[in-house]
Amino acid sequence: MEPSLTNNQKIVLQALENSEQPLGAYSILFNIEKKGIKSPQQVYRALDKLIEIGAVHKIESLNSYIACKHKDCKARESTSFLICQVCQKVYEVLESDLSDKFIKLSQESNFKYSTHNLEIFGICDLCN
Amino acid sequence: MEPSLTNNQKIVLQALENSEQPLGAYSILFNIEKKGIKSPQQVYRALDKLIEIGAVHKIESLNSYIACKHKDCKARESTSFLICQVCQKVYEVLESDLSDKFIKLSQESNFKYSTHNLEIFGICDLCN
DNA sequence: ATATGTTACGTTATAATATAACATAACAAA
DNA sequence: TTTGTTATGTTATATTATAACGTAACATAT
Repeated sequence: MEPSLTNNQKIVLQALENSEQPLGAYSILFNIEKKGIKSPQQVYRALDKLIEIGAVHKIESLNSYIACKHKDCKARESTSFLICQVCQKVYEVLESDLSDKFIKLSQESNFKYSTHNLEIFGICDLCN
Repeated sequence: MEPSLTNNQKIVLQALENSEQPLGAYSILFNIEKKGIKSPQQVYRALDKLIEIGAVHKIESLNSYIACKHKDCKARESTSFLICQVCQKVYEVLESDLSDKFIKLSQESNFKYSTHNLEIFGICDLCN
């Protein structure tokens, strides 16, 4: 069943959904101060939960966060993104054979694959 | 020709080379204070340069840094790692066909590939 | 209904990571 | 020997993230 979000979690999620670009935690905070969110903790706690349920992903190389556009996202742990260096938009890639590829790649080093994070940088369709 | 390193750069690089695990910038600083390095700036500046020439890579999801073991590393920009969740060691993957794979993957979204960062988490041979 | 456990919340403080800004030094090339 | 470039040292500050504490809300089991 669907996990029901708390008020703070909804507010943080909406802030991310309304943004074209990934947002940093403090940028989120600034956006939602008018809604009564006053401290980084509240944002980070909401983010933690949202990430846990797959509703939000973190872009590690940007220290920022995006709302996941996929209903019931599988990517709780493994994530793959295309990041446009012009407009900063992030597109999530859902390719099941990517994990397969990485599992094989790992095996070649006798490494037991668990999860991955892939960030591809370049120029998106719209900016090209 | 080989880029000759400055004293500070050598000190920072050695600290990373002497470590089995990736080190954060402040951890590096702590390690080399006895050698006269006194401020984060000095560490970050050295890191910037070392990364630029490919002698050091940043592990984004750990906010930390490793010395590259490959002579004249091609991975100035694109990097791929296996990160052991048990011993924290990082193994760099050099698979030329990875970039090809990512280029193709990008093309499917009309995205023009430029660089990538891949971080695979799991358990390494030694810890398995 | 009430005790108990769990999860969320609010708040203050602080840790950890990274950069800005400014003055100076070292050094190569014109 | 001036000029440009790169590196340095230093102080201050920005940015990102967590610790720690007390309280509130709420479910559920007695």
